Amino acid sequence: MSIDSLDSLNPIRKVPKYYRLANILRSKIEDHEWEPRQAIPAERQLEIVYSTSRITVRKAIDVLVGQGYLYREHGRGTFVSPKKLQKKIVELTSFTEDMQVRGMKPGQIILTLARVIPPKYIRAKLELPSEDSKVIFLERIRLADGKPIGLQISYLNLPPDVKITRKELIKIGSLYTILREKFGIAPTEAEETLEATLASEREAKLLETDTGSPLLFSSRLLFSQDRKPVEFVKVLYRGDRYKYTIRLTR
Amino acid sequence: MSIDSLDSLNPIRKVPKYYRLANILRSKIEDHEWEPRQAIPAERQLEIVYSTSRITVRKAIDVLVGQGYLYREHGRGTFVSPKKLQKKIVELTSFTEDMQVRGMKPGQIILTLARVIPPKYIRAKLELPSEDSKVIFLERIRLADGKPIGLQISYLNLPPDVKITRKELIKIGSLYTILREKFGIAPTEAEETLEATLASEREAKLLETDTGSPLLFSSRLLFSQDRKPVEFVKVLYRGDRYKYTIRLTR
DNA sequence: ATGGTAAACTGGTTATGACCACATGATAAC
DNA sequence: GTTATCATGTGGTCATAACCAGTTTACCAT
Repeated sequence: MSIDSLDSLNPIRKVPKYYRLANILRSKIEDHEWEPRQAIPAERQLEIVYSTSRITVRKAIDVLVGQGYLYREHGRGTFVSPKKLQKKIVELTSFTEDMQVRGMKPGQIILTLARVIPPKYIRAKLELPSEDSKVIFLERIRLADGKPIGLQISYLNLPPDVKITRKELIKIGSLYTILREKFGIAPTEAEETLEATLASEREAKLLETDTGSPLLFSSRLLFSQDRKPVEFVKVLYRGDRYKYTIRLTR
Repeated sequence: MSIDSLDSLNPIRKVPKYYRLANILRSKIEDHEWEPRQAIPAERQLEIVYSTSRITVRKAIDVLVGQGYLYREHGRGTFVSPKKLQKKIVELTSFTEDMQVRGMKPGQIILTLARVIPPKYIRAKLELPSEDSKVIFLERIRLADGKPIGLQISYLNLPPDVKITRKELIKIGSLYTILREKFGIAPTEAEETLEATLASEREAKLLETDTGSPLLFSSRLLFSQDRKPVEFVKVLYRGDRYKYTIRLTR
């Protein structure tokens, strides 16, 4: 079975072959055609089966190794990962995407949306040129299935001529979508810090919990395609409702 | 300047060429020969300069992109990342390595070291065969520069014939080193969950802080080369002394 | 001057082919 | 039987070569 034959109905050819092959192989894993800890066919076999070159086979496998579906052992073969390790990726996601992955319905209550002169440390993080540079300040309560899960405070450095309105924020929901569609800014990289803290009186009230309850505090500096800082966002997550899971490799 | 000429003094040839080239390019960045946001020479240029093939150049660049030193823009070039994004990697590290990276001296106080029948949920996570399977239980206070920073509780599934003694644990310090050198087990992958919680009376006492102070709670399931679960470890970090930083991409 | 277009960059993909490094099992030597 | 060796199969590295796909620039027609 060649790769093209599977996709031949689709006249669009922009998707690279190694990527299509990765999808085929992934479905073999997800359909339990290949079981965990089992070896998949050797690279030189796959090369023949899908009538492609080894370089393409290897790139396809690279993709799946990166996603945790497969692992290689030099001299032995390539194997299917145990279920636990499949798909658990650290990826840069928006709150909206994050909630969808967790199977919850994202929501928001907008508290503040304004252009302000930010505190000094924000100015440094966003690499703003002058002391009176303004940024968009956005404070929201984030909801999961309608219930408060986090308090999100965001500082955005965007072209001054373009405005973001409450209305479109409510309609579209995801800030990242607005960044992409309205500004052509695609977040590609971020630095995130996680710590534990306690809820202040105000935070507790907004999150409908008790003062002094544990919060997972995330600070994220977001970069655009050209690695310019675009957003600095802090989120205080309710400790009882939010966990952070990542897959680590070495 | 070819790659070999730089390393010609070293007769050992086990290090791949793309890896050596990556080191050369990295040093150009770290020595400020190439500045952030600046384009590095085109791939076809590097190919000539280092008298190698494009595939090697690309693999070397891949390494540095993965480590955050470089980023590519299709059709435009390859650029040096801003300092902030360089080297900030999510990597599977032991507590000992983690502290060294943070510039602090790691230490420990061993509270318990014993073979025990673990709770049911641990048995499930470690995929133990029977209800009376025993594991190594290890409870330690972890120190940074001599001061308590975390309380670490570890369950290890290891061959029953080999023993770990208090003495070697104190001498070597790092459990991962013992795993590698004594058992031939190299941790390669892990799933880690982070949450926020509050210190109980006992935890506060051991960590020399107050009851009800915030703790960053990490749970990690560690896998060996062949993706078998080896260790389940929980760490309660003092919220005021420990932060967790990761680099996210998409 | 303006706008459009093509040439000349850049990185991205794919093919072919060779050889290296590691693991394993079969086989030969003891 | 035990041990050493080798053949074979696996993934890992590297070279050469061609073409695809975005971006920028220079030039030409208007």
